[in-house]
Amino acid sequence: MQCMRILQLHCDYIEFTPVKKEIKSAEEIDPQPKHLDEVVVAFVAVEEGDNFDVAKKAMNEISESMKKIGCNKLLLYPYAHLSSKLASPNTALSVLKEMEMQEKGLEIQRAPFGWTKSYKIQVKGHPLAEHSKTISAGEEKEFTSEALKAESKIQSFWHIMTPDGKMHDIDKFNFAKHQSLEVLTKYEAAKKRSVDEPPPHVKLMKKLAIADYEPASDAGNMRFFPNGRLIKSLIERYVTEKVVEYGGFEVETPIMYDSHHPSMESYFNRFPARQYNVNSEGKQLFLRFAACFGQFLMAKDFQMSYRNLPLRLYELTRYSFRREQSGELVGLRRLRAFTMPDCHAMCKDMKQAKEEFRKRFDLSRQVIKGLGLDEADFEMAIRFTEEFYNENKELVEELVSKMGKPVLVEMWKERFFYFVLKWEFNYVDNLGKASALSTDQIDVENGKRYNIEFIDETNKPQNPIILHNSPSGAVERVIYVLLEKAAKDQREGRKPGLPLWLAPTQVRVIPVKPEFFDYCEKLSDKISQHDIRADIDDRNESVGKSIRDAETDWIRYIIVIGEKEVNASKLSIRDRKTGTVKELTMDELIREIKEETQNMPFLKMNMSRYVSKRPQIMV
RNA sequence: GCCUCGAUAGCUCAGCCUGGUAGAGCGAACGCCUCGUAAGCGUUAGGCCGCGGGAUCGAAUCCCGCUCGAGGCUCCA
Repeated sequence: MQCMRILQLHCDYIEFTPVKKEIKSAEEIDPQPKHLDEVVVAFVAVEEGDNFDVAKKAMNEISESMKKIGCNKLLLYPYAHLSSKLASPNTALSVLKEMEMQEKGLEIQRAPFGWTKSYKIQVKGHPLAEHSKTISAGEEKEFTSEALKAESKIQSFWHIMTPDGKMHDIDKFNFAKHQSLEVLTKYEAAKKRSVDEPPPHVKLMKKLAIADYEPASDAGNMRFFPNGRLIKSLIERYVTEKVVEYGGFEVETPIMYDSHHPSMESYFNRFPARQYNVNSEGKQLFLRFAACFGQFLMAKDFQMSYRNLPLRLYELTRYSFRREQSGELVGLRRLRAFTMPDCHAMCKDMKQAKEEFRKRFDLSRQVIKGLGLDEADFEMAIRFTEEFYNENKELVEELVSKMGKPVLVEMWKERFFYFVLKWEFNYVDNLGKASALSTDQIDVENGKRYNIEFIDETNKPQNPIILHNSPSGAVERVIYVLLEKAAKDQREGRKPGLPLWLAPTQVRVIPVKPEFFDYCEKLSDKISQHDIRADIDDRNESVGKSIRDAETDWIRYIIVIGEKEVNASKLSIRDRKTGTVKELTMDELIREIKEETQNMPFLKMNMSRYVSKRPQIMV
């Protein structure tokens, strides 16, 4: 159906200058620059079939929403680019004039029609500032942006579900034994999020030379030092291995897309103004905010039969970009450029989708565990439409029961998003901030929207149901969680550390005197041959100083080499985990490390083995 | 976008209120020490005190504007 498209922006100001006539029927006007302050700008595209009725309806809606935001100055700005099915210029102009004529107690101005205009605009930041509408002659239809979710009519009902499948009222549930679930519940349901200190992982990420802000880039684009790159690579490798084991096929898709490609249009209706834009050779490109469209556009070009399903496509996006508002960015928790493992499964029907959904739930739990987190470290939330729940109670209850502890439930009266069921694992950090790690969704909308088709048993084309899963969540966020967890250990008097398989240095060898350098080098060589990251503190420092430095770097095993060790088979090994010095042979040590890191990926040391050769990155 | 805070040596910061020679610790370079499980000692180098303006005999310090950054709020497909 054709309908008028309006993008409505509440602005501090707009300034525009008619540059030249775009079409013959352009209005005859004096091309003077114009400046308006405190104004609502409505970019309007008139489509085929729009009439005066639509004009009236549109003005009703606009004045309605302007009342809400308390602004009565309106600029109607003809804007053809919102539509690919434009009305003829004559019709469009008369519809626009009709809109201008509507008496709504507003101060209405109109930018000239048919001119190329240059303009400068400053849009306000409040939630109601951006708004897009489509208005048709028939029934009223309004796409509300995600930013307006709270304002929209969708209603959420919050509950707690216990592992036995029972639903509890959140006000009556006893949170005594489930404190972080309580935090998550308040965070989500009541939107209570007041904090007045920076999260502790920010200091740690610098101190451990993992990552830092890059002032020459945009906010939320971090730089990762060798240690951070190593940790990221290991996590990426681990997650990828697990997804491939599960049956995912790894692909790679472009990081930028044409904003005017038809497939992107509907996305922009729903989620405006949160992406980075890049202009190149007259094209308006945007940087991807997820791997979804890349994989959907790819799957659309596959010839698929129901026999091929489920088909699992996987990509580790480095990067996905989301231009979050500057004030929302926090250390490694929330970034504008982040690495996201993203796995979609195309399923032939709901039965298969549910089966697949279970597998991925298990996969995600396994991945999270491998990353060093257990059930006590995160809280699950599950969200669904009422209809889906009534038809699939057994699936929801099964997942909650597997989780083995109470879970936050959000239920919607109607489907608003593209999915009918979604769960996520949320980490609740030291300041009571919740952020999502793993997640999976059952998407019943995008198969059709992207025209992805498979041929079913009866030789008919069908759109698949698509699952969206990130088994770990953003890789940077995983690091944030590990550091926050370490900070918690530190605060509660335990020694902080990283999982051994992620430690940039696993074993440090320290000579008592320089004359033992050679011996240390040979020892570290031998240990390294077993895929263990071992280095040598070859600086001419006191033993005390070297040990202190190794401790503050969270190095798990410290071997001090002196007279005694050179002449004996046992090594004296300081184990950070126990805080004691123990005597082990090299083989025993190697065995212990291999056991603790088994089945986890390995990468060689990403820095000089010689501490004296390393630049000082952070103090 | 709004609010708060910040910007001084490579890093972390003091000095600012009450204007008058630019400070410390860490790190770096050099030297001494040759060391047994969390900091050995000394010397040296290193500064457009974010940018622009104002009042003042005189500004890192007071006033105004700007830029950049961080955190919080809103938000997070």
